Amino acid sequence: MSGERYNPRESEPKWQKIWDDAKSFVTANDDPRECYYVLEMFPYPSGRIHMGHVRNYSMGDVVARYHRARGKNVLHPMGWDAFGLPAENAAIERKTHPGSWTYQNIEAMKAQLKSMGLSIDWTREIATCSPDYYQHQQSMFIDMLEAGLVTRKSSKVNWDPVDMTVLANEQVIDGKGWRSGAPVEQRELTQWFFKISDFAEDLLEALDTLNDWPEKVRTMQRNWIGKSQGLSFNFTVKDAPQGFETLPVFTTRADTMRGPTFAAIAADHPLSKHLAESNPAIVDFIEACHRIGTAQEAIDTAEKLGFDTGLKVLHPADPSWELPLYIANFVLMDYGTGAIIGCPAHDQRDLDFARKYDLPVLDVFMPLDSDTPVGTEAFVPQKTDKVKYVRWFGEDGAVLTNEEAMAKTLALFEENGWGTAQTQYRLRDWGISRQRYWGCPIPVIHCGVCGTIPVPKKDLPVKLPEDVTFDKPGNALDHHPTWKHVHCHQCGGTARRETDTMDTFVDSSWYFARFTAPHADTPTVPAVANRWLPVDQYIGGVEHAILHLLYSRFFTRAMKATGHVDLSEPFKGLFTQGMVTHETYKSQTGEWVNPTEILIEATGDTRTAKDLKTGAPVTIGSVEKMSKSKKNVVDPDEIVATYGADTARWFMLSDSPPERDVQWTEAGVEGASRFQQRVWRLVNEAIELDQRAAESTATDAKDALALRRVIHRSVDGIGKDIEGLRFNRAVAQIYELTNALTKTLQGQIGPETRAAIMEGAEKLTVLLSPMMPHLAETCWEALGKYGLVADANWPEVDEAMLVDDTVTMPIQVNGKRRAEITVAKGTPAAEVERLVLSMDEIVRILEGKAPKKIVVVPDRIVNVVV
RNA sequence: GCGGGCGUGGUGAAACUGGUAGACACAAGGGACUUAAAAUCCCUCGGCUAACGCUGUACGGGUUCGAUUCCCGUCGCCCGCACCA
Repeated sequence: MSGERYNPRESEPKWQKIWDDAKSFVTANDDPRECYYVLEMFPYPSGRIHMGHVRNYSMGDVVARYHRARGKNVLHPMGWDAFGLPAENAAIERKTHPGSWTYQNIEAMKAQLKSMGLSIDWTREIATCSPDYYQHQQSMFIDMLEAGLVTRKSSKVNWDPVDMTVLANEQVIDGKGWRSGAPVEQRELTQWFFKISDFAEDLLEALDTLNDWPEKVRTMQRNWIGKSQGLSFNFTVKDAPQGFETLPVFTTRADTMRGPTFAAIAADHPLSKHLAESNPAIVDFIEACHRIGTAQEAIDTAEKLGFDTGLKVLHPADPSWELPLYIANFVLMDYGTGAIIGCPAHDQRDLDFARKYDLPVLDVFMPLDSDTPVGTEAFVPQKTDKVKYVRWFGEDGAVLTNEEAMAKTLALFEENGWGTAQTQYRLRDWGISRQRYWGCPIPVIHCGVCGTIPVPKKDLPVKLPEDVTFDKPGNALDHHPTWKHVHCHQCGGTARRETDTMDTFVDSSWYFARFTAPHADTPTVPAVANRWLPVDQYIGGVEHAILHLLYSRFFTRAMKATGHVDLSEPFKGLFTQGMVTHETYKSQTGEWVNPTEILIEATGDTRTAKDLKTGAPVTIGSVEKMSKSKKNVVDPDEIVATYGADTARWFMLSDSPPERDVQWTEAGVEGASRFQQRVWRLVNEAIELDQRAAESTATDAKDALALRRVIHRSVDGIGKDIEGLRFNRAVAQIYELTNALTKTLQGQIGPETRAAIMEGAEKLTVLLSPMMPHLAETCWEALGKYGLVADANWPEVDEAMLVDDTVTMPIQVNGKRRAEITVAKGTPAAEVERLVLSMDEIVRILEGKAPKKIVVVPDRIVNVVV
């Protein structure tokens, strides 16, 4: 038996079928045991899984299988983020329906995931493009609309004039549509919004409670929400056009309120638009501002431009103080009120602007050691640095920090009714309207008499029509001949369906809740959802740090407000795993070459590569994230076919810490595959040994005890490492245990050691099972154990095996290790000191000198200072 | 510019709350077995040195009996955000 190699190609499908037939991973909601919910971010059904998925799902599966072995009722579901643009693009290219393309992809990817041997409850599978799913989303949309959490308003969007659709910010590259390449226009469109900004403060504050989230993600969300505190006041506009007598402004720099020399408004400010109506020069200027676009580089290098409106505004604290009012290209309508007060001395943008238009620059404060006025560089110190105030609403020459001065000025303004303290957030409402077919229809109708009203719940779902064509650019839903024409359910008159669909981020904002009762005829079964949620461990890529995770946090709050769940935070633990990278290769002609087309040769420290077919030399390039364009991708199917799923999983978990990028190497996979065979051999040798008569009857209690100590330390350590998601360390400890067992097998073996080896082989099998589940089942079977290792309990740790009665302490002389001493555990410091000073080595090193001091940390270390 | 993180052998990395730096793995080199290859097993493997030793965790300081770990400064890399008033 031991002569046979382990064959994953035979073994893996066999166990997958056995797990399926035994319903090993089907989770019952009424199971009374402690619940544990582990979830990996569900994939977009692009058609094929990639190594990033393999890594992500391997990690989640280890967590799921571990907690199952720990006796918990584990929920580990999988589904498909199935709406979205690529399906429509595929439909255009292949003349198919987005739905059939999507469902085919789902089937293909599901088969791939199944070949990985994941412990997933497939009875809970959901696809967001199915009416079974999105009807509930529509129903919740209506609840939220009625609860005042949804609003419809006009807003500026990125409009692609060729594809005739709104683009998300991340789909605009260098000011051009990512697909059409056409320059993106800013358009004003009426859109549906979730009022996420109503929750800004709560979303910000609650971040402090998410202790099991990476600090990095919490910081990113904090920045995104962008809370700032400052002063809100009104300018009085002199000789103002009707309706524009006051101009609201927000500033975070109340302390500079005696240093402004101009005021400015955004090009899109209502006042700018009003003025443009009677002034063609302003129209031209506003258009010029729009042309700069949204591209980062353009913004960085754009010159500060302004247009003097000729209007004057009056300083709130001193009506006799007039400031010129400009329209300026660097003022954003989206932030604050779209109007600013310009204090050039202490803001670089304001200074650039002032220098260009020859506006005065008034220093408000100066460094403590200088009286030089501001030149071309604004003086912007840390807000906690002390500076000398020379021009402000306080004592002249006062030395204080910006923070202190701001607080004082704010108080003064409030006292005199010149303005009020205000908190501002950068977070804007979440616009969810998309002019797209392949998304969840927004369940409202527009009636000329009754207005914009929700579809009655009894008429849900508002289904997407099947008979659509994509021969025209734009929204196929809108082009459909009949779909949008309806009768108003209230007045019976003619009405029009909303043809916009929802942003796909809505779909992924609650799927984790749907998994808890995926077949219910309500969006959730609150009692069930409340029992499972929050997700104990959520695992996915850091690229979702803001959008998906922030939207989900909001949506959970909105679901709470509408009675669908009774909690605010959806994910208790979050883990963001690193990317999978690979070396890149380039041919002599500069083309990227796939790793499967080359041969690597290594001698000493130098590695060279050549083309497998032609033998031509190939340049080894940098290590990059796997991407099709650089051809440095490895196909999971090929890996599973060649080495088996267990090898792929094992390699993905070993070596690199999970939050860091991991480099896929052929040598590494070979190593993982060798280890698989080693374990199989080891287990078989242990079985053979067990069946033979003992070679020696001599007592071997000491060896057996040493091995059992290693076994139990491994059980303890590996469990802790898995709980802490330190998979690379868990893997290292499994190697250590394997090495210890191999070593013991090679020595003289008496009856007690033989028993210890059998104990080790069995425990190793269980410890290995979350990571290499198929191999573990095969070993379990060979060991003659009852049932499936998937149902086996995690081994108990014998605490007595963790403590050793002796301890080896290093002995340092002046901080350098010179010797070591083995003493009984808990030997008092004085006793250790006596023993150390009598040691020959120490006496020799001391050369008769008397030690100045001896530090003894019991059971740890000795340091002799001379 | 603002915020966050990181820097340890040829490589990926370990090192618990300040206590033997380099666990574990990969690569490499040497050897055993073999007609040969594969597979497997054994040995070496931070640098310098013939050796005793010395030195070494980006660099320079500091605190400490003792620093990869704590503090200050410098350099380098990565990530996120950004005309946010």
